[in-house]
Amino acid sequence: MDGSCIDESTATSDSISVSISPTSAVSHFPPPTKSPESPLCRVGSGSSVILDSEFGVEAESRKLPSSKYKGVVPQPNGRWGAQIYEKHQRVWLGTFNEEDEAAKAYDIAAQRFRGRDAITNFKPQGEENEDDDIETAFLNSRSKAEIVDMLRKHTYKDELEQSKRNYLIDGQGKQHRNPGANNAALSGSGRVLKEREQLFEKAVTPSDVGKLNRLVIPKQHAEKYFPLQNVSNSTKGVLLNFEDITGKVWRFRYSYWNSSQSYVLTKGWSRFVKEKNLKAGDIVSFQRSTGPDKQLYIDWKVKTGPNPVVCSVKPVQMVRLFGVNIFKLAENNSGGAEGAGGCNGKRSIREVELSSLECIKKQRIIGAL
DNA sequence: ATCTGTGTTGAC
DNA sequence: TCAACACAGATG
Repeated sequence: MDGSCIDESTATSDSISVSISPTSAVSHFPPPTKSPESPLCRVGSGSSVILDSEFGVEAESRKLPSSKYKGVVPQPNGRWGAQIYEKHQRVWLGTFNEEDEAAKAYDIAAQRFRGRDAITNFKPQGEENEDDDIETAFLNSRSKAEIVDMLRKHTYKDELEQSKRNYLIDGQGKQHRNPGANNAALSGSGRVLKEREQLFEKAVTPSDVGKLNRLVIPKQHAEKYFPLQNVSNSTKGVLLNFEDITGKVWRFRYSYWNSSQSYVLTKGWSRFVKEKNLKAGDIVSFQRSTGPDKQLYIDWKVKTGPNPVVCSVKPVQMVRLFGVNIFKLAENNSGGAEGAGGCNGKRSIREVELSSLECIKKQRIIGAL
């Protein structure tokens, strides 16, 4: 809602690493691998066979086993790496304990990078069920970088499940459209959001976004919407999950502080402040699903009012691709300009996809979008 | 000290 | 495009 931000959970730019070979590969001479077994090396992919029985045992212990799966490579410690190539570059998908986990990670990446017809290790080609459709929609609603990030953090499954819960579509294909009402919404990335009710809003105070790392929930709202059942919960607090418009889930500790007689969100809050770059006066708003699951939602918007902080806003270009809005700052900034300025108005515009692998370390792509 | 994932190469 | 291999650099 509101001019706010589209998907900034992507902003964890560092996470995607694309290996790029420096234009000239001069600097490193591969150390002389020339050693007794060198003639045995590179027997071709998939081969861990030792040709020379003389050194068989010795060589075998040294040689890493090839994977039977596409996109899966062995790691020296017995774990498995997953990788996919795009534009002559390797995109690392993380390391996994099990070979087939790595293979699944590859499959997911392949579907995101190459479409649903991509060749995969496990996914059957051809027939589609509704679940696959949902997954495809999920994949395409996230940037490649986000997907890679999930794979590397092993959170893909969770995020997919989370996302599935948010779809309105039921088995019959009826959608719970809500004519004339505004409590069903379309997120910035085109995801359908569940019907929800507005609970309350609060303009955050300086201390809410300061070093106290807490947000005070006005008592009336706290007691009405987030009742703490018993004394134990009050003092120790409970964990509440809030989903933001990007689909990201924020977990906050919620408790009652006797000292100040306040209801507060504590643990997790400062992270939200930081990531959304909240400033005093900005509005946070809380909603709740009207469905049985009572999912909580959090949203935020920049300070409104007669005296809006005007700040120089970089012009942006936006493209919509696969239902995802892709922003590009106008000029030559490949990072760095980001958190700068403390400028409210445009905090919404982040280098969403700039941080993605298409662009990392690769300024030239920026122009290409 | 251990592990990840990048640099790099050559096969396909 | 892909996997093999070595190992730099990150991480603990």
